[in-house]
Amino acid sequence: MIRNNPTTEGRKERERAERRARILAEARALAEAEGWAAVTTRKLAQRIEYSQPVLYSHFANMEAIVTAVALEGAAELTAAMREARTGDCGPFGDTLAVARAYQSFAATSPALFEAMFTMPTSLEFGGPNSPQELVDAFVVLLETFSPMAGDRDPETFTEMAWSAIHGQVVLDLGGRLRPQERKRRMEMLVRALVGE
Amino acid sequence: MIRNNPTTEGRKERERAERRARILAEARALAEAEGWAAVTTRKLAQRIEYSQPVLYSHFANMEAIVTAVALEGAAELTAAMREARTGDCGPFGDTLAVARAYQSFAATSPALFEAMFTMPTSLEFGGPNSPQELVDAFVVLLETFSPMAGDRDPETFTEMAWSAIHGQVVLDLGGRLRPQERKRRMEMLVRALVGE
DNA sequence: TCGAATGTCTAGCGGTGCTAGCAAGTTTTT
DNA sequence: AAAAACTTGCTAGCACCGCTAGACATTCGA
Repeated sequence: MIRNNPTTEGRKERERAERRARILAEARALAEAEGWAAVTTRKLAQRIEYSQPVLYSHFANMEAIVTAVALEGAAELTAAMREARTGDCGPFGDTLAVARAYQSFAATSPALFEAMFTMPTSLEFGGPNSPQELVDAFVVLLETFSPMAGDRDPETFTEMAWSAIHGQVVLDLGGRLRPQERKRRMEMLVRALVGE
Repeated sequence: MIRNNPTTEGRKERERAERRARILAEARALAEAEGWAAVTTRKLAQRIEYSQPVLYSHFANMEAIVTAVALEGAAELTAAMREARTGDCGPFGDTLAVARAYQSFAATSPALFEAMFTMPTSLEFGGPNSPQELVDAFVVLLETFSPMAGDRDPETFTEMAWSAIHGQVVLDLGGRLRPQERKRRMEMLVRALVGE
């Protein structure tokens, strides 16, 4: 028989899910505290109080763990942007608010941001089997930026605006831009995007 | 005595410099062919036909090798942008030309681009002991973008424009943007930067 | 000619991601 | 209730990584 005991089945499944979540939580905490290079299978196993091979019963490999963390990050970024875009600040105000939310997300959770955009992952963007978290994130961007597109194609405009904001956040986070100009620089960008 | 034989000294020094250059060339070729993860000290040693410890007589560690390759990349990117900006296309034409040069540099030498912007290196941007290659690169950007700044601060505008272009190139390279819109998207950005 | 300095190599340390194979526990079948 | 089958987690170990100590040969200066 393939079927397990139905009374204990639910608990087992739940415990497995909890353990999976703990793996991700520890990976994320460790990455945020000491950088992704410090996130090793041995340390992770020690933190969840299981042996190394247990990790591989939840994830195919280390990259899959980073990918899962990145998806959590995408969901949180989406939520942060949704909250920032109140809707009653006008298109310009909304755009700036979302840009700032993006900026402060990267500043508060750099490891999460890194997992999403610079670590090697198996994330598929834009394709038909793109995960829901990524689709949702782009939808928020699309809803926010489209009103500013004017006669430009909304989707292309959104990609353009998003990547411009992203570039500024990324270079700033990497110490490539003057930190003291951070605020003015982002305002200047948003102004340019909406056409004065 | 500290001084070596002056007749052989020149040759030795030259041979050392050549070997150093070979290390960088092989690192770069390997990274471009199989990605930076495939660039290991063992493979590198094998390629230059010396043992591993020889690498450490030229570079403090692996990161220093990546850093050196990144500096080569910066010099080449600077040259490419200089060549693109002919100067007789007007400010808008120059800006677009430089943006396209940046774009095609990343597309043709992704590993070089990665070394410069996403690999962990000991590069110092903007500081007083920032290497000449990086200063030169920013100078070209400054010269190109300043004419479009109008009444905006030239330096802040340059950082803003550069990072916007950079962001688009980075997300495109990572498969986060629709490839078929690449050209239109970059034109749309440059138009927005110069204000219509 | 002989000691010193230099250059290079072999071997190895402690770490990495990942997996084979075993042992214990649990569930299903007889 | 006993046996068989399956599940679960562990120990141990593989091949690789960056990096270095110490031995060896060669070259150099006196």
